[in-house]
Amino acid sequence: MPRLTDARRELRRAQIADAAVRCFSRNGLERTSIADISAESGLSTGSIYAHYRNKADLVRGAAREMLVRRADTIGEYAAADVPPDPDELLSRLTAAIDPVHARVGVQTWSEATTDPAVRDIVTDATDRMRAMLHDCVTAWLVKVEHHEPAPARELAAPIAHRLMALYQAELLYTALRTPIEETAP
Amino acid sequence: MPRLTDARRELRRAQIADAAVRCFSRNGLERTSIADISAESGLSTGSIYAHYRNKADLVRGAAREMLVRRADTIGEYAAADVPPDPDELLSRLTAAIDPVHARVGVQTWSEATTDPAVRDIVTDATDRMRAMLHDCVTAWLVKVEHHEPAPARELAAPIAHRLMALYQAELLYTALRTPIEETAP
DNA sequence: TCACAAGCAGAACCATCATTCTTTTTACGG
DNA sequence: CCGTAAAAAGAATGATGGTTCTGCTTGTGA
Repeated sequence: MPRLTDARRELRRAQIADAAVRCFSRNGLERTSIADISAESGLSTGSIYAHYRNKADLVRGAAREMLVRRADTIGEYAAADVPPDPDELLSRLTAAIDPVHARVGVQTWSEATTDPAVRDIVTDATDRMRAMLHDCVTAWLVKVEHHEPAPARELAAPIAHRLMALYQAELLYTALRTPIEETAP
Repeated sequence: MPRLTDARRELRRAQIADAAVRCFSRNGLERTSIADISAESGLSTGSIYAHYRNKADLVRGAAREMLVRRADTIGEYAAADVPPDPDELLSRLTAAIDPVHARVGVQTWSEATTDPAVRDIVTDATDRMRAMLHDCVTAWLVKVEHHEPAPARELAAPIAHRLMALYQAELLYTALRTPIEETAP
């Protein structure tokens, strides 16, 4: 039964999702049509439906893809050999913010206020990221500040919470203050 | 030239904007039709266009209205007789967050990533609010902590910045974690 | 109280998509 | 290499929803 190999299929999905993110960043979730995404991705409208059930599904897919990628970037910066102190950690995180992703990230928050599926994706990603920060801060407290592991975890929780909040605010700042880059016509 | 007196006219605009905010909170900016707003406000679609040029204009109006109201609430809580310390200030601000406004607020951020007019409304409101926090923290430093006014303002700036960030994150948290209230059918 | 321009209601219009259908092309397993 | 079934293209469809138009109604200033 000849169909696309799994790897190729996943590649196509990513190709579509990436194009979608670029379009979203430019025009917002609801103002980009399937036709826009098809043009940006170089595929036809019909074939998009071979990879995503419908537009809502595509939005969810793009959101998930973007959040996973962001988590990866953060993982790299956060899990350095020597755990950075919270201020340093935050500035690394903010330095890694990509304006395109910031804009779509904020749009995703908005979508999450009404679409339960997107809300779950966003809250899951947020919780996971906060957990990563928690680990990172705990490691810093233990290895650099020489706390005992058990109380360190307790101490780290509110710090991680605050880091997350400041990161989100920075994301918003970038989304609102960065000019939208044009695409070649 | 008989037309509505200014006060009455302003009342109608507010009536429409309020209905719009309720609809937005339930279904999002783009998924509420003019028909929805007309039903919620008790007016007809036609008469909405007598008060707002088009939907984008209505969205801007609703956003502005909401932000002004939020600023007023914050003003009340923030400008107490005895300036509260930053922690206390933050917890008063978060206590004053209304879930409906939180959701529409986040939706407005999203719209701001795409619509320059909304972006200006949002950034202006944000800057104004940050300035209020700055004043409040400065007053606390001077009156309670007995700093000199000049260095106090300097010291207050980053604190106000952080308060603003934490407040925005709390708004997001409320928008995502609060269940959407139904309306009677 | 009156006259009339504005407000208002609701139907009608029309453009814009999401989605589906049909046909052609392509990639995979044998 | 080949046959086949999936994938891709692009036109067709249908619904949705913003905006406008046409009369009726109402509030306002004289």
